[in-house]
Amino acid sequence: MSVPPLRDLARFCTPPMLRFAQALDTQLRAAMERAFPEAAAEASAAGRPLDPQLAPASKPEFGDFQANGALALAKPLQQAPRQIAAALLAELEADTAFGALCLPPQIAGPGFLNLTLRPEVLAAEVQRRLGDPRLGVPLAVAGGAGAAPVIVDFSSPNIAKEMHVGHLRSTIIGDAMARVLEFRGQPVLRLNHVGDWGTQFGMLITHLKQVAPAALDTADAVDLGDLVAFYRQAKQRFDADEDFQTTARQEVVRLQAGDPVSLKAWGLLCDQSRREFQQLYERLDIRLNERGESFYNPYLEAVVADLDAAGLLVVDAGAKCVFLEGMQGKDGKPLPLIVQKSDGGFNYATTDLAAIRYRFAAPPAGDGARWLIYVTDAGQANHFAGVFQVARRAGWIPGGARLEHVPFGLVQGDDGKKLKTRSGDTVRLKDLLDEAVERCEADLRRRLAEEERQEDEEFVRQVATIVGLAAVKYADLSTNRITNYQFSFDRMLALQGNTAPYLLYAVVRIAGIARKGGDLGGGDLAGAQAAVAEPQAGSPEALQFSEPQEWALVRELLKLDTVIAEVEQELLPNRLCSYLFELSQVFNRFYDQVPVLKAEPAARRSRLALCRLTADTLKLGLGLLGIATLERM
RNA sequence: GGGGCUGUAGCUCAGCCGGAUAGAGCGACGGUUUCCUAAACCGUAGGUCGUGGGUUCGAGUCCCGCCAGCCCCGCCA
Repeated sequence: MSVPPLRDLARFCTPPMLRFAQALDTQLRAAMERAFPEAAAEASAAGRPLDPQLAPASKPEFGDFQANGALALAKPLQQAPRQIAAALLAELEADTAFGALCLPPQIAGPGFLNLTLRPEVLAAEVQRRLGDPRLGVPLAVAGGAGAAPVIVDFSSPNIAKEMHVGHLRSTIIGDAMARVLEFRGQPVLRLNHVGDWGTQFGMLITHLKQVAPAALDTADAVDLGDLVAFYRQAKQRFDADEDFQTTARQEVVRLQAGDPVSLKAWGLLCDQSRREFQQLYERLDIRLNERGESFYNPYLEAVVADLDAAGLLVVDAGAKCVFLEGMQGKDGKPLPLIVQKSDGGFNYATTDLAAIRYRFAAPPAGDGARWLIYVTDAGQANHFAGVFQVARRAGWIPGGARLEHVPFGLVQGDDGKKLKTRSGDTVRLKDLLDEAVERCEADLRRRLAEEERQEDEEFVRQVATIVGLAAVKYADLSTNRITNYQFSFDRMLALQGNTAPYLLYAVVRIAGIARKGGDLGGGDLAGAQAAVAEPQAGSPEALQFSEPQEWALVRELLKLDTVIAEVEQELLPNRLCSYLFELSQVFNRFYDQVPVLKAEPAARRSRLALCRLTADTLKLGLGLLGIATLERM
């Protein structure tokens, strides 16, 4: 039961498990004030009220929560920590509300106060969640229709290039974050900031004019593969040939100025790429609004003018720049952020600034966002730090708004270097997904043969597709995004360990119980809504648990709300993955050691309820990661 | 030269306002199947948390120095 910092409690709208934490925190604070009135008054006067330091228990045997506050009080109070804990305990035992929530606390170790929620409280909470399609996860306070949107800027491939593994991380992480925010009821604007406007177009158009002019005024004259080849050639010429460089730069300026011939060529190139990207997004089940760099073209001049008006603009070596505070480049000189090149062209810094300005600006001249999330690789950290600083100094970030870069590490191969194909090329995303699905299919066919199972082709194809894509997504999401991540088909497709197949198998096992006659009471989120009124604790209809594996599963299930709150707060999808993995492990232990279908009626009903809540929780959690589940595999 | 990120078991990784004996998975070794899919479960071995200081009742976690790896640093994005 992860408890976020207490100062953040309010923003979570007191979800069930956090509701317990908040109640306990209040009760503990009151107990501290009663036990040590002088110290409490003193601390309050100093602006630092006594803190019981309520935290999730570090181990199951310590209960559900622990209060560490007694240790910190030892010095100021000149008392032994255990003695302080005992005084607190005496006050808590006099509190009937506390007694209704918790069993008698234990003093342990140097002075920890261990708190265990009453079994009937936990069982009642399970019952409530069975009747709640949101499984106890509340809607955000600040969300709802009409609220200022959260913008998640992710994926962002470049036109005339193919999507590769680098885009995979941004796409998958961004989508997962957007799904979590949406589930919390936040209005989310998913923006695909495609690279459709830079120097690359100058290069490409200039090159195509010379070698394949048809591509510039006829739709589908070349396919994306050709385009990629042309792009590569153009890049080579750009790097090697100064004349070409100059012509290309002039071409960019023409395009950005709205020259019709350049614009038409540009439009054709974009359409070509767009269709290709869309296929991948559909395959990955990702919804995205394209709003490329070109969208901000009309605002670029205003950005520069605004910066000038704010007194931030400096012309240096012909380029218009803003010098960054607290950052220096080589030779110890101040580091400039160039917003207009000496040839008059704008660059990505200008576009990014225009985007920030537009996204925070009030509608209809902007998005009126209150929170901007950029999901890009960690290599751009400096760039965003600079751009954010300039946006702040220009006054474009409203008070209370959040603006953050959500960086992620490189995708590496087995050698620890940036992932490449054997021939040294960048790995195309399409090929990578194909291989994952193919490997899954081969694996499944081998298994079917071994077990002498008969399944039709449709089944094999569907399972391989879902498991393969799930494995790729899950592998990416399950490591802390900031670290580089080592891509390995063998590891991500492994059937055991922290992998998608392991989690999917847990769902399949529960579906198996349902097939073999277990009435899960609807078994899905929609069915949960039809659940009957909550029975009173102690009544014959109430859920009853006796086995340790049942209680372990109950406690794990009830963590969902705090985990989601944490993922939203920290923007770390891997926390959700860890949780779902642990839940699967706890469930598998339960499944292994506790009979469900063969249990006595009362126990059977309670265990089936746990199975249903487990399946619903796994499906919900995996759904937030963009991963579909199966009934059989 | 400046900045950023990373360094935890043989390998891949977790580690949530600083809290009790540092956790998983893989791999290794050993065990479990009249029973809901054994794609599972149980057990054993394996760590001076890069390193040296500091703060603290308490440091993998916070601060400073150092070492190693990766990334970024004026007209590419």
